[in-house]
Amino acid sequence: MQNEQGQVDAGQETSGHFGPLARPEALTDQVAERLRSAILSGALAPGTHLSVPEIARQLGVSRTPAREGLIALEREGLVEPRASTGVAVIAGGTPEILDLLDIREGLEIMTARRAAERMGADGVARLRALFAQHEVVVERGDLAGHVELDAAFHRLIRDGGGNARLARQLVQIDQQLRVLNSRLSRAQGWSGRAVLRDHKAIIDAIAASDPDAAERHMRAHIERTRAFQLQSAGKG
Amino acid sequence: MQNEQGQVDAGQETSGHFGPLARPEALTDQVAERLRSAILSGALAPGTHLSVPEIARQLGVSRTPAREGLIALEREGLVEPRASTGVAVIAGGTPEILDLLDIREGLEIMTARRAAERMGADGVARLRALFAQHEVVVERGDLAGHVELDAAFHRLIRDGGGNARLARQLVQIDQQLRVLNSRLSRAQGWSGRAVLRDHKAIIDAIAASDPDAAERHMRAHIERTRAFQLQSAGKG
DNA sequence: CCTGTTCATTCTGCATGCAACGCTACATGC
DNA sequence: GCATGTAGCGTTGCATGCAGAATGAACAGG
Repeated sequence: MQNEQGQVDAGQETSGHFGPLARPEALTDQVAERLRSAILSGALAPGTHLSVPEIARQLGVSRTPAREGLIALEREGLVEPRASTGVAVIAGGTPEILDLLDIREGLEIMTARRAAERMGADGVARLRALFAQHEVVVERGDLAGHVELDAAFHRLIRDGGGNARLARQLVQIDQQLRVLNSRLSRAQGWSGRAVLRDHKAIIDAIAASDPDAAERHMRAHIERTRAFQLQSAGKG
Repeated sequence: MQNEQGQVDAGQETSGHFGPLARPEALTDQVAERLRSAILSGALAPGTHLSVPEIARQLGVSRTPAREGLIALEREGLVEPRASTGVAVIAGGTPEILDLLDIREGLEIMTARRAAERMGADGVARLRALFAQHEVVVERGDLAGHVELDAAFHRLIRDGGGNARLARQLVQIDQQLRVLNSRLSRAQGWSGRAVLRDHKAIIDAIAASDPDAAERHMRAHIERTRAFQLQSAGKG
């Protein structure tokens, strides 16, 4: 007996054990996934210090998977080493966010190009369906729904570009942005309509198989995010 | 007496003064660095299978740092998990290379933009000095020197953009490309002059603080790389 | 001769022991 | 009162033991 108590599923995991058939999925990955969720949901605020033994205790695993889970998150950029000891959830201000937005801009522009070149009629149809939903949500003033559908939009484009590596990198950057932006998420003065206009232009460019236009509109879309960020920082 | 033989410090160990800041450098990092060098130098060819115990034996460390070193390289994209067991040095053909070139294009375009916006006169001077050297080397037909100076050129631009994160991502992508392209490195039909023309245009755009032009020329430069790749693949 | 089974080797992943180090708090000396 | 020493706790990083799984080879049966 190596594991006294299966406390790993102490949280929302409704199944008492891992499925009998399903691969138990490496503990390291479970730990990483747990922490990732906690960080992205805000349960672990930016700057929170994380220690290996502590995580091991709380999740009921030994220190090895706890340690390696943290290493994984560090490679993903969600935690960063802290001076002299341990790691902490990434924290940063406008400069860090702007750096990340640069990366996002470069990558997302490429996904838009490739999507315009490679996405078929079915992909465009999915985009339009999503857009229709999105319009309704924005009209309702539903901020949470808006954020979710916005993410879904970008995901469709990422996947439509057919470059899995690129998509993965972009996901990582987006996650980091979400963490650093957590305070901003209650976005004052958000304009869902402006976002919708951008999305519409991007969809049309993709439908027309026009990579240059897709890139142009995607860039404008992200620049608007940047401007919003700068403006919010200036106010705060 | 945990480590019988310190075979790992066959390199240069600054074992004299590991003060409060200079750690003796973790074994995990040493392992990762060793393997990284071996992969980039071609000593470990693409597709080579790597097992944790084997690496531990060869480097004279225990399995833990060997394992974690491999995990680090996996996160860097230099090795990839192999079906059912272990990891292997990344290997791939034209599709994988094109995917990476997409990422590189997106990122490098942003570095060119930012360099054009932020690089000072001294930075431009360094670029021009490097360019002069590069011209000589190309004139001599020195392929190795050309490759090195080409890398140096892109590095200057990366660093001139002032976005460390972006630079780091780009380095990773470049490393992966170098590995996958290793066969191609004896580039038949390489045209150093075409590269120089591109570089010159990029430098001029940066000197003129013209981000759009810098981006345009950088993109053209990378597209040429892509075309070269496709052509080589077509021939092989 | 080919196919299917079993066994041995080797691997991965997790748990755990251990030494060295940093930080904190408290006690001691000037 | 202030600086210095020091003991304790928590932490990191490495080594190592062990169980389960996968691979490959020897071998029996059709």
